[in-house]
Order: sequence, then C-alpha cells, then structure tokens
Amino acid sequence: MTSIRLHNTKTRKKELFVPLDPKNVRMYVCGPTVYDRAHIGNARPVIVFDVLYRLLREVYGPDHVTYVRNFTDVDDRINETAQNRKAAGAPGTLEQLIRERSDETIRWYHEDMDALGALRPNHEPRATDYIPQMVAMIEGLIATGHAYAKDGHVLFRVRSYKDYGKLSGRSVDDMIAGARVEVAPFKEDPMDFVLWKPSTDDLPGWDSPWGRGRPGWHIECSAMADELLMKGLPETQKSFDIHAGGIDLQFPHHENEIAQSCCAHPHGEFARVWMHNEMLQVEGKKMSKSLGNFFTVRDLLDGNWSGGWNVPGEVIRFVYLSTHYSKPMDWTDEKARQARERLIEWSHLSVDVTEGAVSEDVLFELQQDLNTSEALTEMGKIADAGDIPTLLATARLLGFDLQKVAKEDWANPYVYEMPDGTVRREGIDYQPTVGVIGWGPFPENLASAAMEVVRRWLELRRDKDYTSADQLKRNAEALGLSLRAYRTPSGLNGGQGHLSGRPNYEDLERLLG
RNA sequence: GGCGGGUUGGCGGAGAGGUUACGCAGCGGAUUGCAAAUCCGUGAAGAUCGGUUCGAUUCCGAUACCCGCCUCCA
Repeated sequence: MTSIRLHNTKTRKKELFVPLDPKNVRMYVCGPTVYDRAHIGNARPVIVFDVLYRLLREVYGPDHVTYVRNFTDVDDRINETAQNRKAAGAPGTLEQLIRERSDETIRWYHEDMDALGALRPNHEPRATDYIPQMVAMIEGLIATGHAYAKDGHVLFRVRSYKDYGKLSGRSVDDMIAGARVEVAPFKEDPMDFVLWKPSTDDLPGWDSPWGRGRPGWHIECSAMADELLMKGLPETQKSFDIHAGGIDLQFPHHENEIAQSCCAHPHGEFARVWMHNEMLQVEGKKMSKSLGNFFTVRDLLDGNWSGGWNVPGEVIRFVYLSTHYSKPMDWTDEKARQARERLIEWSHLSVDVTEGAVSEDVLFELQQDLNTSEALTEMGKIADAGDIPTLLATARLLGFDLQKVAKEDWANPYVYEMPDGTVRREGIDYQPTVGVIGWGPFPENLASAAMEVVRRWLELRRDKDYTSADQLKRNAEALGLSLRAYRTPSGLNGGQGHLSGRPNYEDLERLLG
C-alpha cells in the first residue's frame, strides 16, 4: 500500500496524507502575477509541485487529481506597462492593452514552464474571470460580520476570526507590536486587510455594490479555489486537500486566504495540508537586480546569465530537484554543469531501450515528503546497476524524457567515429564540440576551423600516423586549441577541441595545410 | 523588535539514536600509442557550547553566523 507523507506547515509536522476523496484529490498552488517573465525563483514552486502533481497522479490515477494554479492579472505593474504603451501610441483601449500584456506574459510563462517539463495544471484561472465570485464572497463576509465597507473599500475584520495567525505562528497582538502595519482612516483596526478597493478612472475596475473598484489580492485565491475545487459541496465539506506556494506567501497571503475562506465556510477547513517551498539564491546571495544575479528562466534557457551557456530546461529541473524543497536552494554554475553531465550520461544509456516500470525505491522516496534529492540518488544506483528500462520509466515520473534528451544537440556535442571509419551522426549538428573554457560566443569561421582541426586529428589517429597527429596537436595547442580523444564503452571513438584562447582562425586553417 | 528556516567531509547534498549515503573533485590501481574518458579501490564531515543517553552528526537547550517573512516578491 502506498502511503504519502507530507510536511504540513499548518501543523508543523510530517503527516500521512489521506485525501478527502481518493477519486478526486485536489490541490491549489499560488501562481504568478503576470506582469513580466518568470524569474528562476518563480520556477521553484512550479517544479516542486509539478513533482507532487505527478506523484499524486501516479498513486491515485491521472484522472483522479485536480490541480489548480491561478494567474493574477490584476496588478499595478501590468497597468503600468499598458499605460506606457498607450502613452507611446499603441492602438486600443487601456483595457485591451492590459489584457494584451497579461496575454503575452501568460504565453511566456507557458513557454518557459513547458521547457522545464512542468505539466499544465487542470485549471489555470485568471483572476479577472472570477470577479463575480469574489464579489459574492465579499458580500457573504459582510453579511456575517467578518467584513465591512467604508469609503468604497471593503476590509476584512481580522479580529473576527479567532484563529488568525495560526498558520504562520503569529499572534495579532505581536504583529501590532511589530508596528509595520498600514494604518488607514478607513480601517477599524490596523490589522484589517483589503478585500475590495476603489479604482480610479484610468485603472481597470468592475462594478460592485461598493462602487467601481477591484479586488484585493488575497480574495482572488479564495474565490478561485472555492469555485474550482469546492463548488457544489455541502457546507460541511467545504475543504480540499493541498494548498501550496512559496514560504514568502505564508504570511500574509495564505493567512488571509484561510481567514476569508474559513469565515465564508465555518464548517470547512479550507486546505487541509499546507506546503511551502523555501527560497532560491544565486551563487550564495539573494537574487536581486542590483547584484546582477537576477535571472529569468528565459535568461537561463538562452544563455543570458553569468554562466554564459544555454541551460536546457531539463538541466534546470534536475538542479532544482537535487535540493529538498523545504531547504533554501542555491543556483550555481557548478551544479548546473554537474546536472547536465548526469542527464547526458543517463540519456545515452536510454537510447533504443524499452521503458519498464517505475522504481519502487524512487516512488518511496517521493512519498517521503517529496525527497527528490534522494530520488535522484536512487536513480543513480539504478543507472549503475544497468536497469535502464526502470531508469527510463522513473525519469519520466520525475518529468524527464531521457530519450528526448538523447536526441538534443546539447546532449550530443561529440563526433563519433565507428571503428570502421564511418561516422555516426548524433543530433542535428554532428561536429565535435569546440569551446569549453571561458564559454561564450566565438566567430563562426573560428568554430568551423577548429572543428576541422579536430576532425583532421582524429583521421590521423585512426590511420595510426601518430607522428603527424602529435605534431598537429602540439601546433594546435600552441594556438590555444587543445585536443582530446576518447573511447566510449560501446567502442566508438570521438574527439573534442577545447578553445582556451581566441586563436585567429586563419592560423588554424594554416595548420591544415 | 517579533516569527520561521538553515549551518554536514575540498564542493554539492541525504537518511538514520549505534551499522558505507550518494555525486563531483582528490588519491591509488587497471586499461587506452601519450593524454582524456572508462573501470576498480580509497582517505575525508557533521558551526560552537551544554544536556538527555550505555552511545548523538541524528533528540533537547543556549550561543554564533547566514537566509526569509512581518512592506500584494514564489
């Protein structure tokens, strides 16, 4: 019998996971505010909870899991971009420009997260499509005394919910003592937070009983979870299984969601299990634009980061899974390189192998609060044992398609020469790789000249003309191109050139005579 | 100031109250025209102080340092 254990932030314990309804396991993850490209921190919950989603599908069946992840498309930064575009003469109304900005950001998000191997959730609601549900929920909260309207604002009466602060382990009084809460004339209590606020004419707004305005951030998630995960259930069953997100959302966002939803449905408990992933750092430091270590997922994919090389989505995913989600994770060049090597190795093993069954050992590790790090270690043992059918199936469970990786250019940077001298082509471009040290762009003609040198050298070696081969190697190295050959377990010969300097390509061509 | 997380061998990174983590790097050996790769083997740890225990890196407490949240940033 499979049993999943998950760390529940609400109880601060690792608990046996028992779904409310095994035929419909329901999870909600707080999604992005779609104002710009997702940065690499945004990708962590996506990957972590994608693994959870895959695990739940494996255990309960793919048709028995409902995964909701929202898009927050009510945001000042979206408005700002739209306003700037309008000012710059873009056609269309402000509302259209806002919608366009959200649309394009959502498209990017999908592109980037797809590249990371994340499955699309069953529902990806946009906040602006659920305004009536938010309004209805707010009206209900006012009717039961948990919220009040003042000057076009509606505020949640925090003191009316006795368990407020339970999730994050704070007391309301302590928070007031911390004194960093916003005091406003329309608030009864400094802790009260906004459910609805008025909109000015130049900002998007919706009609409501309190005038034209827009929803507060927290009510969005409550209303969408309500609609997509608990609709139609009797009041006594207004709960779902798992709610997840970054640890930075624990307070106030998740605390406020609980307050709203539990006051709207006093007999339910909203989410039973709360899961939070820890934050991501880059090279040991907090990611920030001023430190120059702020990268989007797209930056990594395209090579626009301090490492300077194109990091495949699978490699990014591997790096993320190598650290447990509950611990801070550091993105480093070194880790990414190791992950790449490992994936290349496994992918080469998987060529022409028929997929088997998922490893029980790996499944077990995932069931221990998503121990992805240990799962990858187990995968290594499976690979060492030569059980490739299992490796293939297990990698797929974790979101890696090894056979697809095996066909990627980045996994096949070498030229292979068969013992009979014929050339085996792998990947699209089947030239020897040039450039390792000081990765970065170099002129096309230099690359092709260097590759030709490697090719010539391999030919000389094949013909056992070691005198000429060594001569060529010495000359090439003098110019900054070092040559290496290797033999694979399957008996193939290959060669590789490493550019350690920036030789003139004409000098290299001269070597070829 | 309040709340929470972290600190493991050169680097990354897990589990378990007593038994080898694992990967990379290193070292030794085999092998390959040299070298690389590969294969085999191997040394190396648990921030500091104190407590519980027959025994703790693993449990408890304190200290130091790092990080996050308390400001609609995952």
